[in-house]
Amino acid sequence: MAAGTREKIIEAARQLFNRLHYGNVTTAMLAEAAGISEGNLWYHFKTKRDLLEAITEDFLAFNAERMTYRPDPGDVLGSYVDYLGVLAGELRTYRFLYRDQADYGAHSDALQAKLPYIHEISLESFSAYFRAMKDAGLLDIEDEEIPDLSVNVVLVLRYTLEYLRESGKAETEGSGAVMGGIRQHLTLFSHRLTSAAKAELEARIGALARDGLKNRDACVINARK
Amino acid sequence: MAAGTREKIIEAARQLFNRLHYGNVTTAMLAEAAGISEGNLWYHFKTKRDLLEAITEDFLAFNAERMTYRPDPGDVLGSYVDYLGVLAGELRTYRFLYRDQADYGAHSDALQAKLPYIHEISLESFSAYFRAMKDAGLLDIEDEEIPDLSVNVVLVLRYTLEYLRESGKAETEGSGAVMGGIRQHLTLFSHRLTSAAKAELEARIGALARDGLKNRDACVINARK
DNA sequence: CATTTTTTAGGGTATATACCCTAGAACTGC
DNA sequence: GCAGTTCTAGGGTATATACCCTAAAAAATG
Repeated sequence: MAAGTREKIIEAARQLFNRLHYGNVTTAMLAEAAGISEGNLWYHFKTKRDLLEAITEDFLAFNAERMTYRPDPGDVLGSYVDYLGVLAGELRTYRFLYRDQADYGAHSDALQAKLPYIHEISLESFSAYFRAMKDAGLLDIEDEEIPDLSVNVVLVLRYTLEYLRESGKAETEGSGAVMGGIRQHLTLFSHRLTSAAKAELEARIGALARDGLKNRDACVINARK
Repeated sequence: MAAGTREKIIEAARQLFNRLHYGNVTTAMLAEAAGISEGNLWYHFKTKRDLLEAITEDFLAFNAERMTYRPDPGDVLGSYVDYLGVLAGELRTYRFLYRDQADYGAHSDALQAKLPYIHEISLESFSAYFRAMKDAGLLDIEDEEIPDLSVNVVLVLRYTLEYLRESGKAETEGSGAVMGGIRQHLTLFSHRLTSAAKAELEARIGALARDGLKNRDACVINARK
């Protein structure tokens, strides 16, 4: 039952940090959102920083799982959409860790130091998928254009939520905002895909929208196996 | 001398808010950065919110000027690069106003309400420039692809700085980060430009890099004429 | 059933920070 | 030269917030 409380606190914290930004969330808000007393919050987490570190551990486990994904030459598009789903889920679930470094930086310089590496690996992954698509004859692109396309893809996927928020549009969980970003990113290269590849990718992304993004629990469990 | 002090405070505040985020900047820091006593800060601005409103006024004047820019059929590419320079300068100079709504929102719900409109107009402007390029035979694109290209352009221009920061790369003023974003955004559509148009645009952007982005003072002065 | 763990309510401390106040010096303008 | 404005140093208040503490109830465990 105590383990359940700890997980409840972590989940409530993650949602509040994402919605209100790390620095704007007080410990009183955290306790209230978790449905516990503030004293109990301190019982489970000695400091706000300890709580952040618990979320960071989950994030790094999720992230380590994503790092194992590779293009499948037998099903390049399917593996790409799998990767998209995981990445998009991560960007949604752990959004504040990417966004609020200026706020939590003093609490977690270790994570702050690790994020650049994570971004770098994401770029390399996208480049790998686009090369695989090219090698499979699905994508008409020059090799030297791939790094820029990868940067653009990361920018669109990562910042669609921030853009919607700045634009006063719906971007909360459940609003379809992340799927919108996935669809938006397609506009970066769909005109370079073969017609069949484009249709298949759109179908797979449609299925992703129906089945929901890979949730973090599935991946964390996978990572721990 | 008092007007000079007020401007000095505004400029120091703007830079600190951009660098450290609105919520992380204390009034003691502001006074120190402006080279004045804290009491003097309160002499010039009754509240932190008053200071934010002064910066917001400058931002809205700058922004009103940008809103007057239109594609010039006689020089579509030149007018486009002019517009890029102004927009990029604005995104650099007033970055925290776009980014830190969650922090200053309680202080300036008026600006928070206005930003969506500003983003909308930016999108429409880019669409207008791309239609003008198409009409001039410079850009090979379908009409229905223009809105998505505009969104992608805004995402790349607006978030390159955030991406560099999250990636641990240089993004401070003077680092060339904004010009990097301008170059990056070219990769979204340069392959659709005629060779001549691409060469001309790259030359104009090169000149922009050499001459520096339009600074906010020039535009505010223009706006006040 | 005894022990341990979890939880609560409510009072509290320490520190941070926005902002205030004052006497008087320095500066500006007429 | 005087009145008004700007500015300083340093002391201060009010509020916010992270975190502490405690007695005791409730729940879990062995």
